[in-house]
Amino acid sequence: MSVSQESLRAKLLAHGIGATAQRLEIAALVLNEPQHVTAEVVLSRLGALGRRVSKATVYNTLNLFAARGLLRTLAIDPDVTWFDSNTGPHFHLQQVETGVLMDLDATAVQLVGLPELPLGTELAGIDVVIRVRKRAE
Amino acid sequence: MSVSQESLRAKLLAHGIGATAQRLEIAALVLNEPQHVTAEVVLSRLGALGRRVSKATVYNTLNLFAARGLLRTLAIDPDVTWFDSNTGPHFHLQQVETGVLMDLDATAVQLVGLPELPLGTELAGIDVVIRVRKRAE
DNA sequence: ATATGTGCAAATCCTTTGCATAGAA
DNA sequence: TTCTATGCAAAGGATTTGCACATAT
Repeated sequence: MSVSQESLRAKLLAHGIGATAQRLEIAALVLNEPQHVTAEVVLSRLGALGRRVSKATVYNTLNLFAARGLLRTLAIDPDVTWFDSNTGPHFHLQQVETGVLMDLDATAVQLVGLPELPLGTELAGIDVVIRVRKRAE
Repeated sequence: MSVSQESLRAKLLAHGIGATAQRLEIAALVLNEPQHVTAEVVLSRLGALGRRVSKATVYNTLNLFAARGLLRTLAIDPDVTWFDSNTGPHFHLQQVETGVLMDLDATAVQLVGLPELPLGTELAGIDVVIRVRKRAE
């Protein structure tokens, strides 16, 4: 078993997630570097590697990772849920034609002039999406 | 025919939209004041008023209004498309427990430090969602 | 007339679920 | 064993589509 697989197993356990073969496969694909994936993408990458994991398990696993803080879900696209393995503070830039997402460092972009939050509420998060399109010539 | 219905008809025509009875009904519900609605909400309000408009027509109409700039679609909720009749520059605050949206004046909130856009692209829009939750005591 | 819009039901697409089997502790 | 996870197929829910009928110009 590779070192990276050992550390992934440790990471899952640290988040209260039992390390099964399928979860380690998915973790290896997704958690090793910051990226944006959909369930469909994970499924097809697994397939390309010859790993057979069911669609249900892919969804279960991604949702579990998200619930335990290993992934963030992004409601950016009306038809598909994006999972973001960069869990630090950052915003997104999206190419509207392709849907492709890029990260924007949250330390570079700042929001100024936020209003007071409604009474009895606290900040749960801030999502910023800059949408760009191919320039019309 | 009421004055407001006349001005709605003019507004539709000005956006290249033929003014049918159903479209005027929906326009009256949605365009007269800034608000956030889903297709389901529009459908049930029409029903409450005794106006029978099919689900397909509600979707067609809301999408048409959005395509012609009378509404903005919001990809904020993974399961449902919100239509926003405030088409001016503004951001949103969402109560995570209920999904309820509030407007934030974009002149009050400012984004500072936007990066350069990728070459050959132009800004299509900026979406900001401040998510708040009930404060844990 | 001729083009456009509407309504219904069926089709789609993403995601979740029920349940029997397989695997882990 | 005993609990938990997986896989399959079916179910679910929001949205779109095909097509016949109605409406508008």
